[in-house]
Amino acid sequence: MAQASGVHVSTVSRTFSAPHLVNPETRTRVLAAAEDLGYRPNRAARALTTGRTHNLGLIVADIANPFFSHLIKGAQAHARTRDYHVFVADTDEDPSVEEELIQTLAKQVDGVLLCSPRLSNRVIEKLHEDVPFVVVNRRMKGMSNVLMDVGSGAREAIAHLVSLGHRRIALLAGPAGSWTSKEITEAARSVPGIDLTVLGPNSPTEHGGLALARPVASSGVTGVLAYNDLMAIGLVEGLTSLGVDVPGHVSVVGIDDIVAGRVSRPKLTTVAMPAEAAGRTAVDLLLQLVGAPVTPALATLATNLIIRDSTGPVRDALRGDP
Amino acid sequence: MAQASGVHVSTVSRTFSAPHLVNPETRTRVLAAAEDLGYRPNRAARALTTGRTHNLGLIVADIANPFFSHLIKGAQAHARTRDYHVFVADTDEDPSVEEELIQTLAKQVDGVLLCSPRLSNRVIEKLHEDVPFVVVNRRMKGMSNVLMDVGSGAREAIAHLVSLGHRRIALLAGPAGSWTSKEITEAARSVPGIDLTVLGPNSPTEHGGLALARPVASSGVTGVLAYNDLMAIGLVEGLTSLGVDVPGHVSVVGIDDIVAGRVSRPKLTTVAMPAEAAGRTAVDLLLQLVGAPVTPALATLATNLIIRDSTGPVRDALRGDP
DNA sequence: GGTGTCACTGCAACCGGTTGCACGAAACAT
DNA sequence: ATGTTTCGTGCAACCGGTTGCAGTGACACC
Repeated sequence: MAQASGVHVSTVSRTFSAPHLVNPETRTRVLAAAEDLGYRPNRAARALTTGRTHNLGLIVADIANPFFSHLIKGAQAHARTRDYHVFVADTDEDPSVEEELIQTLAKQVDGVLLCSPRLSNRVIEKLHEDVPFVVVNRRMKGMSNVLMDVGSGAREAIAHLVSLGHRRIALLAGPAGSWTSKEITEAARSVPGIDLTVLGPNSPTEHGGLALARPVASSGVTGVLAYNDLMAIGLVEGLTSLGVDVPGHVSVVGIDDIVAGRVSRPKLTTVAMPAEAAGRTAVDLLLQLVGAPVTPALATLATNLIIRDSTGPVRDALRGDP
Repeated sequence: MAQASGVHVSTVSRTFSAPHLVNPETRTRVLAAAEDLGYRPNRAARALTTGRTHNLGLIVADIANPFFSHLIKGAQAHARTRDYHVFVADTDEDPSVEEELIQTLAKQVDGVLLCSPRLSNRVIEKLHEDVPFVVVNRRMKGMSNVLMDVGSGAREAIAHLVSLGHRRIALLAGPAGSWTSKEITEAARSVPGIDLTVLGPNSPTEHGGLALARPVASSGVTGVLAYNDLMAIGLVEGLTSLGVDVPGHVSVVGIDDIVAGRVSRPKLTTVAMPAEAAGRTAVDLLLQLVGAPVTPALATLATNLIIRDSTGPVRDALRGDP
């Protein structure tokens, strides 16, 4: 490449990384040769001296969860506009895989987006020494966070159930180690005047929800708030097949607002989470951390309740039923 | 690191990349020091000399499409067992973004999994000179391919419609440039004795399907095969809101078997595609290509029809309706 | 004409490993 | 005792860029 354009390698290097330092004529010549040979600076080699790989790591519990795929999409699209690539990795909800992945990624990326981690705070803090982090969906002191205001969302959802006359309410918790799950639980507990049953922890999948149909049906609750839409959908499926009508006998609210919730019947009432925006915001915070270690920032994104058909007024026959 | 264990860097290097060449005692000492310092060989630096980055690129049109997210999950999990990482990139259905991404990835990865490309064969062939490929969902001579037997799937789906009495059938094509879409179209055209209307190309999303509700309703067809489940679901939504009953007036079949199809009402009849298996197979073929340029392989995965509630017998009143 | 400035480019060290080669010591053969 | 392997390790070049420093030539100014 250098010889193809008749200049020293360092001039080629500068043509790409500091164009203003090279004579316009030379630059044109180098660029022409590059175009000709299909040459592109090798990012890995560049990373060796600059210490910047121009790659970001993104770790999620489950790529197939639509919430995460939208987050990824947002992060990826945004990163691309900043000339960054995103390494996506899926932990399969396994904390030890999560730890392993962070360690492996640490040296290959400039920063990591850790989404809905299942690891303990202690481990995350230790790993944080190796690489800049932005943690999504978990409050961590001393690091940049992107949070959804899921507490308000949960309270809003429960207020909605209460306004429909529901008093006996079940909360379907998410996986152990999930900050969001804890947050939702606390929010639900803080609502006065209801009789709350917390079920879980559970696998945050359709299957996890399905498995809860029987316990929910036999618990006598009339309203349910699920950790996420996938679980809510599974629960509705299970309840229906048990002959329990939704929302006739039981009202169900999910969280996330995934497509499946809009097309399932009854259409799912849910707390919408701004997944794409979260992805974009997280990339912003991370890049600003990568540039120069500034004070960690905290971004909180609003959620909002979308009322559809899976919630309805409590039936008189059931009101006060033990 | 080298001085921490009192040996030369080359010995450290060999401890990790060719352990049998170093004295067991020395090895133990080096490993202990590594453990102590949290040292891990830098993959980027290693890639510089070995030419192996131990990274794979994976390019899809839309991460948020559940079909792709399962494929990614399969690929990723499988790659990890081979000590490979996967770089996932989303083209947003844009061919020029796709080309750009392949070029950028080319030097950073050992091979690329190109899924459901929208680029022309010619461009793909050109890009193939730069980096090993496995193309998923497109037959490309001279490269390794992973295909789904979507032609059989489409024929099976149409046979199912025919067996229910449908003769006037619409095919909702996918995006321009999609091999799968072309394959389905050809398969449908090859079925004798039906009156086929092909609509498209269309955006392969829920929205794309929704937009086709009116044309479908006014076309007088009684059976529909959609390019994918997302479109089928959108179509059902649109038809329902137009007062057209599914499967009463129109039967609808999707392709992919995504979760949303199982929970939407009516439950979607669909051609299941083995997405995770495709991801795993593609990684296998790619790694075998990376090792030594062998003859390209072709893997064809079976599809199968899953009959649910969105298809039913043609109604007498409509039979032969113009 | 001498000298200082400036823009541009080459030189060479370096990033963190890998690897062919050489060398010394121990083990083995004669 | 001497010659030959074998084993383990160090040396140094190299991968493909980046970057501080120095050198060159053109030009302006005195």
